[in-house]
Amino acid sequence: MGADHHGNRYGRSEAARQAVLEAADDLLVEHGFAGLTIEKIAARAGVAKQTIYRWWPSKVDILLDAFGDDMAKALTPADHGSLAADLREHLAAVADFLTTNDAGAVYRALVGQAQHDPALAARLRDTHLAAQHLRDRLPFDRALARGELSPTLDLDLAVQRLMAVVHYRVLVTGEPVSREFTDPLVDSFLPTLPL
Amino acid sequence: MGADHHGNRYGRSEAARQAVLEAADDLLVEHGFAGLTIEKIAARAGVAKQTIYRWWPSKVDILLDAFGDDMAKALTPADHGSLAADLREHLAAVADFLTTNDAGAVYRALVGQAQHDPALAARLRDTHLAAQHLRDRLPFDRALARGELSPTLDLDLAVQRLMAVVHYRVLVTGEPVSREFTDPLVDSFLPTLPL
Amino acid sequence: MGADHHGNRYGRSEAARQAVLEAADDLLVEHGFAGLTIEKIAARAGVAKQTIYRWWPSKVDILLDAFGDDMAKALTPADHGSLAADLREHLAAVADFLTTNDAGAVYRALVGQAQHDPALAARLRDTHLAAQHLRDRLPFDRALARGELSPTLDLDLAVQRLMAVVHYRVLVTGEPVSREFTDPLVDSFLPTLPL
Amino acid sequence: MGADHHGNRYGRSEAARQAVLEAADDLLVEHGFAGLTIEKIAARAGVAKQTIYRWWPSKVDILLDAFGDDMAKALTPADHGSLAADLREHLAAVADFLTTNDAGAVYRALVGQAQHDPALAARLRDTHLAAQHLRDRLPFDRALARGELSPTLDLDLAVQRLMAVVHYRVLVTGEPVSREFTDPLVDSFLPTLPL
DNA sequence: GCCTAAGCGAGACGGTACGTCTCGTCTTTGA
DNA sequence: TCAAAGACGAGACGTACCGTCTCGCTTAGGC
Repeated sequence: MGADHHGNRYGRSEAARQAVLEAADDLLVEHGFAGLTIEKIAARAGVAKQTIYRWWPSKVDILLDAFGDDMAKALTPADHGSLAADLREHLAAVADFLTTNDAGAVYRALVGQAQHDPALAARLRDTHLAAQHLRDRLPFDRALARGELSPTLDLDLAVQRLMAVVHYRVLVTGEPVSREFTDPLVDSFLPTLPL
Repeated sequence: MGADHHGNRYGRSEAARQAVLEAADDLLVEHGFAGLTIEKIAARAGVAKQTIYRWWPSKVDILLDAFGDDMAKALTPADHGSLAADLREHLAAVADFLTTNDAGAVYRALVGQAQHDPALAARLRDTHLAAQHLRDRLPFDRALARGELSPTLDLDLAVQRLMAVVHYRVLVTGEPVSREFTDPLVDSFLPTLPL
Repeated sequence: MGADHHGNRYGRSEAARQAVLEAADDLLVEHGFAGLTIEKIAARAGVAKQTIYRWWPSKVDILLDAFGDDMAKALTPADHGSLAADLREHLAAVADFLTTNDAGAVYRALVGQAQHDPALAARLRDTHLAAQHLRDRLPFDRALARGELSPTLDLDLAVQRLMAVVHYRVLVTGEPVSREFTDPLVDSFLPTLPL
Repeated sequence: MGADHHGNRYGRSEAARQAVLEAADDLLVEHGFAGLTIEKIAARAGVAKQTIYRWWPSKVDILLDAFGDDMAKALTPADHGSLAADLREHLAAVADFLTTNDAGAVYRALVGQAQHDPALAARLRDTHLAAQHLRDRLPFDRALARGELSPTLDLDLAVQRLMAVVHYRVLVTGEPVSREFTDPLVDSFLPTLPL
């Protein structure tokens, strides 16, 4: 690619792609979703508008792309050996992701936009949410393998019951979701599980 | 212009107000949040743009106004004499409101927009969500008064645990929330409450 | 926004109109037809692009408008009492208009553009060239009335024979058209007329 | 051009050059000067844009190139033995060239463009107009050699007086220039020449 | 029964951002 | 070494709405 580079026949410019994604991320965090325009992204990234329109149909597509694997990286629950420990850590991680992480800001913006954009909603679920659900379920899968849980338990519902509370407080009520909230939540939740 | 009225000195035109609110509601349902512009609302309502800007600072203010007491009307749980019945009916009502009601569409749009508009988020909570939380709690309040529940129970948290799941499925995962889902949810939830 | 005026219901802004026309004129003279863009006209005139698009379909329409009555003002031949004097003065005026006048620059640009724009060509003729031909003919009309010319003379053709040479040298060969050229041209032309 | 050639080390492709020139000519006639873009020429010619930019600085250079010797071919007056016959034929040929010939369309486009492009104007004159003037003068040169004309006559001016009228009517007034116009023009012009 | 002032429909205004188009440059790959 | 293919930065295009402003009409209370 050399120093500044201006395109070639076989393939797009990875430098331009990265510049756009970073510019979009920065502008979202700095000026919010409303302050995020293609015009500004292009200016900030030092890229022509056409280059953006060539590769991304809309600004939410840029965000989806910028979002990338950030969620997987931030929200893959580690194995602490017990369901309680796993869930405590994971819920804290989810809360942290949603409220303080840059990628979490992108996530919230996308979920917000998905409320008035069904196509985005579908892509968001297919691309990220389905995979994240599987990661959210990992502690339960491991607990089940360890024999900590009854095989009759509806794992998917159990997962949702925990994740929902954190999301509800962040997306709807706006209440804080500190460790002082999530740890007792897990502790009061576990005894309600069969076995 | 004709004879039908153009304002007067003492007070605004209720006809214009209603026309704006209805136009906003219709346009939101028909064309989504993106297709909702002041220009179109004015045209549809047969009202001058200035009349809108005179009374509402932004289009979300119009929606907040159009939203009005719809939530209270649709989501005030009736007293069926038992916590189980109350909750079953209420959760079904909430799910129905969120997924099929016109006012529910406005609600989802506002919650979505609130993800990238903190000022709206605050007003939404102050204006509607706090009051709705009190309504959501009514079945528990009545159950407590009846002695169905232990006084040690954290009612607010209990309410959130139920409401969160419905919201999570509607706002995030997009899964259906039918009676086949909500009734078992209530049934499996109640036994986990103390006493 | 400033207090200085922003439009009202009954009529367009004459200030905005004038600013656009002057900006277009200036830019044409300074940067040529290629350097004349709606974008730059709007910027120079301190006017919104939409204001230009609202009132003029294209940039040649602006030039046609800016052109206005400039040709009539500059090229109406005065009556000097004799055909020779009238024609000498008028041809010198035409040459001067075509080569040094700002409106003449606009005229040349429009004629140039008309070579690849039949619609413009038609409008240019209908709006300005037909009227100018009548003005060009005035010296002959007066000479005929005075009895200086034979009634059998084809006045229109005589007019064209003189005008054509000046235009040809300006538009095609680019040769200078000074008084040293036009005066002898008239002097050698007159004796060829009948009577 | 097809598959038979894609660059070699021994000079540029004549096939590509011809394809470009023909494509430019066709597009000018079909879509006018405005519809003539490098992009479209490249597409029509089956040639890479860079190949065009490598060899021609601008689209008017392509036209100049495409114009080539067309004017010389079309507008070299044959010798009919008399000035009157030569001029009648030549003026008719010029009128035909300007109004119906493809190369004439290119010529008009170039002259039009030259009105707002001084560099093109200079090149057009140096490359083609000066030579054409000499060709236009041939009938007079021959008449002079035959003794049909006085040696005191300003041949260049005489030539211009005839050519100017045809150009003026084509480029400016848009009036038709049929044989019914040009023949009488010549007939009424000749008697005004000094023996 | 006028006077007057606020509300109204209408719409022009200066702007911002949109998404499209063409331009001329640059780089890679193949013949 | 040149031609092809095509991505790139640049920037003008015409459109849609934004929020502000002015205009002249309508209309209800107060004089």
